[in-house]
Amino acid sequence: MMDLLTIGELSVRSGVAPSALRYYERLGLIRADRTGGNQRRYARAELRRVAFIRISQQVGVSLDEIRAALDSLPGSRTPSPQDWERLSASWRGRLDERIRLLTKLRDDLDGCIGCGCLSLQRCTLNNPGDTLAGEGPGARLLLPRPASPDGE
Amino acid sequence: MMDLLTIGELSVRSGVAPSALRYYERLGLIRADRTGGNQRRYARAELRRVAFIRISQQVGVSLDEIRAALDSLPGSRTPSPQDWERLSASWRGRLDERIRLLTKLRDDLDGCIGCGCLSLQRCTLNNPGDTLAGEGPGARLLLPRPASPDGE
DNA sequence: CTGTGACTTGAAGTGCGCTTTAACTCAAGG
DNA sequence: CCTTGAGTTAAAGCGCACTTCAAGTCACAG
Repeated sequence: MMDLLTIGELSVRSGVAPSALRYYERLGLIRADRTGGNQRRYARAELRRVAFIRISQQVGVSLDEIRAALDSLPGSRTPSPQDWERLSASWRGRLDERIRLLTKLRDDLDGCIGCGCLSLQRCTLNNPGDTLAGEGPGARLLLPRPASPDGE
Repeated sequence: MMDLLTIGELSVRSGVAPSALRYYERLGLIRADRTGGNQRRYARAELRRVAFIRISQQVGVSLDEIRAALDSLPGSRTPSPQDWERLSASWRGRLDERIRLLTKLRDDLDGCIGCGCLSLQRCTLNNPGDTLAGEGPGARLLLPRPASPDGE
């Protein structure tokens, strides 16, 4: 057991399927050296990148954004704990926001539905995050934005 | 303006695209009467169903589960505020759970990453929901279950 | 009666995050 | 040397939640 991992080993240690790891590599989220026989060999540091990816997904960040974040890591040296801390902190706001939204939704469910106003007319549920400010005629309400549905 | 809505009206009032409303109908989440010319006419009560659908999605419930929930509404009469309250309450646990998980993740990000242990080895992030109890070799960690990946 | 805009359908397309498949090569043990 | 399990690729497929398209119909104002 040396300090380069095969894809199977990385898969077991990270809990991520080999096919997903290859997929991440194609998207540029992780990288691997190759043996003479073209097999992937992962540095131990990749384990941390994979951990970061899965955690970020839980926060609700897309792989594309995760890639962008990972790209901001220093390419020259192995990222330090502070590097990781900085990246993780950058999700902190989103995490807070999601928690806030869900908590608000819970409170609204208690208050708003109980009162029978579940009509999304002027109910607070209508525009939960204050995120949307009049764009289009309909309320265009609720839900994490569907990634620019109409030409924006 | 009578008390039956066209699909365009329902769309504007609910903030949901007509195509999505037709899609919901195909899945059996909402229903519509038809005019002589085969156009949809929605009873006002459908507005409330659509509201419930969107709110449920925010809680993280799939359309299939939402359909199952809506199926439990009385078919004979227009659902009462109590009916809606009961349904909404049924999501309450999920909402709480999601909030709990995200809050835990936030705390872990503060504590765990700061300490540099972002390795998902024995970190608390490893198994956030206590949901998984040894199934397979890898950690099989994190993330909302991917809907039975292996034959279960 | 005619034009216009809203509506109808089924089928195909989209985006995300993967998984599966097929055909193949590599690595290591006996 | 041979077998076996782990690895390789490109391409296709999948599940979800819709959207878009094409071709046609309806409703209503003028």
